[in-house]
Amino acid sequence: MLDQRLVRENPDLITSELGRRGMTVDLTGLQLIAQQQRNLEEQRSKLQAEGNRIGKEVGQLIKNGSDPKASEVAEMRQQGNIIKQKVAVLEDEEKQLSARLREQLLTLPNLPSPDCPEGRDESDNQERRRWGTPREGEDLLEHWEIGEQLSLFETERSVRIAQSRFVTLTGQGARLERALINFMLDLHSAKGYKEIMPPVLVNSASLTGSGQLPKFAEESFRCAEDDLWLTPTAEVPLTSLHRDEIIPAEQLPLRYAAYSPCFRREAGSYGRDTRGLIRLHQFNKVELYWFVHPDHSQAAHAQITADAEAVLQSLELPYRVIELCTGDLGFSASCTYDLEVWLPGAKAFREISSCSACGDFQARRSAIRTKERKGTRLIHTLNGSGLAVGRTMAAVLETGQQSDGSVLLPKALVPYFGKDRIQPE
RNA sequence: GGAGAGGUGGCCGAGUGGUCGAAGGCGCAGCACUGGAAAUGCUGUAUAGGGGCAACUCUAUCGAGGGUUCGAAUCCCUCCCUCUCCGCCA
Repeated sequence: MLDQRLVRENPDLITSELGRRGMTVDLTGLQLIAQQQRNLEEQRSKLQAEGNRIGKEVGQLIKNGSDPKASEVAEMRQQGNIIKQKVAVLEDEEKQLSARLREQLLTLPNLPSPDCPEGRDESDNQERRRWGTPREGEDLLEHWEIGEQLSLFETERSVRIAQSRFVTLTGQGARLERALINFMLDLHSAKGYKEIMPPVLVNSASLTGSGQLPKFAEESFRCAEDDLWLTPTAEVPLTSLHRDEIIPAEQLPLRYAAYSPCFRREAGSYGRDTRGLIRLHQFNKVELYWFVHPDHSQAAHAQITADAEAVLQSLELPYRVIELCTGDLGFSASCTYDLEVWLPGAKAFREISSCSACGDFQARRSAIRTKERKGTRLIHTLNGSGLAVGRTMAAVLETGQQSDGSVLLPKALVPYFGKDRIQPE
């Protein structure tokens, strides 16, 4: 959420910054609401101060023995009542304005960071670097073909269990998924990340706090009876882990690594990536998350990205780093690096991690602050996938495929999987 | 699902309708004492919004929302949440 003060005092800045995202917003109405709200608040508190004064005086008079029914006292009571009525009217108006203001503010995305490259859509994203040598070859299979040959997962039968876009991992496939999760968590834990296993049902406040609500309700599965949602990413419960808290500066940064299944409705993606593990309603992910002092968030962004990259490097999976342009940024992000892994079978780079700096955007929505000499200050949050597990499996399968039909696993994974390759059973 | 108890500051815990943003304690910070520390003493220590360069000041907040009153942490109503026991259950 953006700062109300900014809306009030410098809406042009917001308009031009959101313009960099390709949005056209007119904030004059919102600014007016914000200013009116502030005016009302001022009037109201002055009246309340007067009312408080009268209340105290009446108390004094009665305490000193005045007759409560004396005309002097009755007069003041009368005044108190008038003030109360006026306050009630102002308060009502003020509440309505505040509600409208907040409602609208919640729908505005974060401002892009100053050095975020300008651009309209993903074609303007900028490649920052590459790692590894992509494996190439004409007869390389795509991961679902390998999965089918080695009986690693069930697509058709999963429709029977749930519906399309769900997968059932079986045998060595299930084992590989588990190996990947454990490997990732161990790697991050060794770097000082605290391991978290969060609830995967989250309430509306949590989704609002990280930015999924109110705008993206159709993206998440909802349990209507209970005001709970299936979490679309562990970013949601992790943000709310410290919602409404003041974190002592010396405890920052807090760094978490959370494994969780993630659930997405994928509304509007009919026909895209219908085969295999790339786009599912349910997938596993290990998420990295930082709560950081605002002065250190830039360095943190480089670090969280490096920590996500470390997983790919350890798994010997070639990838490139893409910096998203202003037009392709997610709702809560001010700056994002996507990691795209090379899929030799698909002969393409596919997004496998998204590492975003969110500034104070989520912190303001979630009221997460740190203590300063005087008062408090919103902290900054960062998140990054470390990594999306299903897509990692796809990359491992395609990268390690051998001509005999087996898949050679990266060395780092061997202790977790128990064997150095997947063979037909 | 059934029965009961309870929601007050970072935590514990008091609070008779009137100077209560809230005693006391713990914790934390600063100072004093000390060779250094412990112990002790003193002082300070909520959040949000508004005004002021600042010192400071105004308003709101004792789970939430209503109500009674000149005045509510305290009285009334509604809702929410947490805990305990029983039942069911991995």
